[in-house]
Amino acid sequence: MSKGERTRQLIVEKTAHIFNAKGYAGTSMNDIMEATGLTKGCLYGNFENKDELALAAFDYNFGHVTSIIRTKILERTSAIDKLLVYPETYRDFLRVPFINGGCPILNTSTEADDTHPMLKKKAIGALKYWQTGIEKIIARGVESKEIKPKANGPEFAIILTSLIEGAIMQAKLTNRSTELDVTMNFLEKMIRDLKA
Amino acid sequence: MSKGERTRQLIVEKTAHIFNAKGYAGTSMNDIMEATGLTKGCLYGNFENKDELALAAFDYNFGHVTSIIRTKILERTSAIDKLLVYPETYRDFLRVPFINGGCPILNTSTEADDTHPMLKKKAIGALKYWQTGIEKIIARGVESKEIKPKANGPEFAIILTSLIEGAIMQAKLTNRSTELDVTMNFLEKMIRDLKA
DNA sequence: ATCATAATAGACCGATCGGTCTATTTTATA
DNA sequence: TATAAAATAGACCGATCGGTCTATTATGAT
Repeated sequence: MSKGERTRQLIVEKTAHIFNAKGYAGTSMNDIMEATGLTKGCLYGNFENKDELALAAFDYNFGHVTSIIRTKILERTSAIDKLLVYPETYRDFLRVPFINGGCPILNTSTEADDTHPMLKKKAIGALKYWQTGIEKIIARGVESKEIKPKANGPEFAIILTSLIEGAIMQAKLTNRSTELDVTMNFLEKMIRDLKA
Repeated sequence: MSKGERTRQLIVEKTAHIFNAKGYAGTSMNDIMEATGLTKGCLYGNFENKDELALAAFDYNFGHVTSIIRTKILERTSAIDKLLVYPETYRDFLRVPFINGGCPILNTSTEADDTHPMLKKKAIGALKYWQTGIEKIIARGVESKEIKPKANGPEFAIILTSLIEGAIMQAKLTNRSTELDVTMNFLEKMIRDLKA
């Protein structure tokens, strides 16, 4: 990895959480200079503009969450156990904030509605990627007859993500984990009900 | 109502949807001047600063949603019918966007996390007000033996709001109503299952 | 009709924004 | 070690931001 590539990665690593917490408009190039310890000239030597950096930051943030979840899922064999990774992980969202500032999809979706079409596209893609993964787990569970055949994967994925995103929003707003606890308990029961 | 009060109200009415759609930071005093057709001097003659106007706009937006929902709820007698107002109303969120720009609680919660404590407080209060209303309907339904006694009002309120907020987020992001349809169908079944 | 209130038009303020540019120095690699 | 690549420091740009101020005009209520 060349020096340039390394610096580029360092910039993304050190600023991704700022974009996630303060939003695209709320994060200034000054913030980025402070966080990285680099000068403006250097930043613009590695990224064309703030947009390009924001997009890279989103990829980094989403990739971070994804890799954590995927690792846990790969450790498990049964489909239902795999699905249970979600309530188990997000239950501790506030206590162990593995992503500073909340879910990048949620944060991006509200800000980038009209203002930032490229970021919005990224968020749409991330949501679809997430749901497709859940659908695949369910489909394989149905195949192996672990999950009841009438289970509707796409619908289940939508409800699961609705519950998680809604609960995160509430928990971050009220600054307590009650909402996550209640919602994740409910989601856990839903997942166990998928059993054939 | 004095002239000053009228103007103040006009300003709020004409700018509330802008704050909801573009956010607090994203809405400039210039936007407000354009939307109201008033000059800067006049705006600052009626509001101390942008903060005060943003808070008034939030109250207006939340009051708007609340009054629509409340009217529908008051038309119904049974507790379950009252609860069904929510899935029925939010199912059409995109098609008949009764609030431009999405749910004010959702929008405010993600932006005002650290940046704007007063707005955050407003959003917390609004969420609590919403959930308390749901709890009351359920409590009365249990009293009248329409709803099964083991129903947990506070938990149900949290799950209902999670589903709605999560679905709104997705629908606004993907710009289609599939997610709202699926989630509201699910919520409707949940509500009907409350029946004693 | 009078008089206080409200609104106008716009110059002006300091601060910050994203972004550019240059001349100089450091550093990595071949 | 030589050379190309990378980073520095900071002046500078135009634009926009929220907000102030003043002198003037319009308009409301009594």
